[in-house]
Amino acid sequence: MAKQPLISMRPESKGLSYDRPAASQIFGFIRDAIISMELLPGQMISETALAQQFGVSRTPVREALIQLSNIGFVEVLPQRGTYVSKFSIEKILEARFIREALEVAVVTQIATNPDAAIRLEAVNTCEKIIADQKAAAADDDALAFQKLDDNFHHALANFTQYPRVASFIEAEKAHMDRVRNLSLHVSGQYKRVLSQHAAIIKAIKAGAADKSAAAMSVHLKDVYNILELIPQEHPEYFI
Amino acid sequence: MAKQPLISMRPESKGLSYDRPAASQIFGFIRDAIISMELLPGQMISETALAQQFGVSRTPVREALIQLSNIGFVEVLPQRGTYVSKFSIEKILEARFIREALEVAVVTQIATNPDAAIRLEAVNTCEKIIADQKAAAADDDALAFQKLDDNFHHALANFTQYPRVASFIEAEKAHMDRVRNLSLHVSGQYKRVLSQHAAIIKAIKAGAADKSAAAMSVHLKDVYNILELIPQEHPEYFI
DNA sequence: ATCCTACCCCTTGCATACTAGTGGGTCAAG
DNA sequence: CTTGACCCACTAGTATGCAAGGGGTAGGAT
Repeated sequence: MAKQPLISMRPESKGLSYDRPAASQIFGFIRDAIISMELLPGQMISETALAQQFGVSRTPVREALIQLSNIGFVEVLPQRGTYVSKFSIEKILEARFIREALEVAVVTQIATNPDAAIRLEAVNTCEKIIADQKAAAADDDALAFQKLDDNFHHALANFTQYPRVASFIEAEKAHMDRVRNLSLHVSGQYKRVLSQHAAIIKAIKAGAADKSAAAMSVHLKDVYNILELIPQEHPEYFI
Repeated sequence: MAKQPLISMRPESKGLSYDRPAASQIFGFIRDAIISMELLPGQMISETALAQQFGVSRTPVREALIQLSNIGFVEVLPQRGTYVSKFSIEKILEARFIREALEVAVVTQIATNPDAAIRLEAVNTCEKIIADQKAAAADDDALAFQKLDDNFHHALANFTQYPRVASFIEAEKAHMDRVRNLSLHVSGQYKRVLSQHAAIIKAIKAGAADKSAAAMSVHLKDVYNILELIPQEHPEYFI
């Protein structure tokens, strides 16, 4: 029996580019496959199989898997196998906690930035993203909506001038998005997310640091809704 | 001419233990050497040289270096070399920002924890550490003092029940400690650090979340003092 | 039928070998 | 003396082979 490929090879990603390290490209491929639930929690992914699929040796694959285990996307069990990490309530709450801590600090810094021009630029950038999100919601385009949600939080973080903050937030967000992608009852939540985003920006515009922090905090607690449903619906993906 | 070993081999660390992966042990050795400034910013550390020193092949060394580059301790320049990261004001401020965001969230959670028993346990644990720190300060034992400072912040983070939060804080703290270790005018700061720690715990004991957060914030802004001196004293270690 | 044991396959960890690209040093020409 | 081109030594990136350990399975003993 021919084994199923672990990761679907889309036309545009048939091969690896030659002008970048293979390991980092493979890292990206696998990470995206995990976030999009193409690779399922608990699934075994062997170095050898992936290597054959990407047409490279085990070495770069292995290095990619090490990095993925660092960010908690896979778990390497020596002499036994490498597995896509399962969910757990604790881990999701932890990701939420870290993300809230960072994002609250981000909006606080922006709202209290003495340079009004920067505040204005941040507000304008984010308001434009919110407008685009409204359009995506009108089209019921969940994928575009989520992409724009990424942009919104990423844009905010970038206005702190601390690049690692943005990447940390992105990493924690990815853990939560992975759960979210399990079910697509997001469509009913467009409106709530939009108003939450708007509230954050409104507070920043007013220079009200406390209000912006509180609004961000509320926004990020939204994931609690999902946690009451998903584990029951998909117990096989939870520890 | 015989090359100098990159990392001094103390008796207790002559070799690697056989019952743990070599890569992770090597990671720890190099990380500690970087934090303690045994490996200096800007210094080149070749995979081959380290491999010979540890008596292993390049592979585990390389895997350790990849992880070190993930946490920003080294920079890998393809086909050119691997270098210990230099300092920069921006990176230090960034580490401080991340750490403040996380630690403020930590003390806020502890101070608002509805379970009074846990609050009490946290307070007792930290007060004991503060007492030990007073003793270390009386002995002018800077190393013990710093170790206890580690314990203090680590203990607080552990009371959130989020293990990754503790390790993130530890990682960001390490960046700042690395700078601090450049100069040992810490001795004059015992008193200030002690009173800051005490203020944090006092606020937690009173259940005053805002006060504890503010006290932590003040404590972590202390690094600003150093930033005015160190870059001038050691420009070779800064970008 | 059940339990125990030995074996074999598959896994990751590590070692070794090879490739390709960078930078410096040397030597020759102007 | 200056400048340029070439070569060499050394770097990280990747491929491949070997070692060691875990787990399932088949087969024999009870």
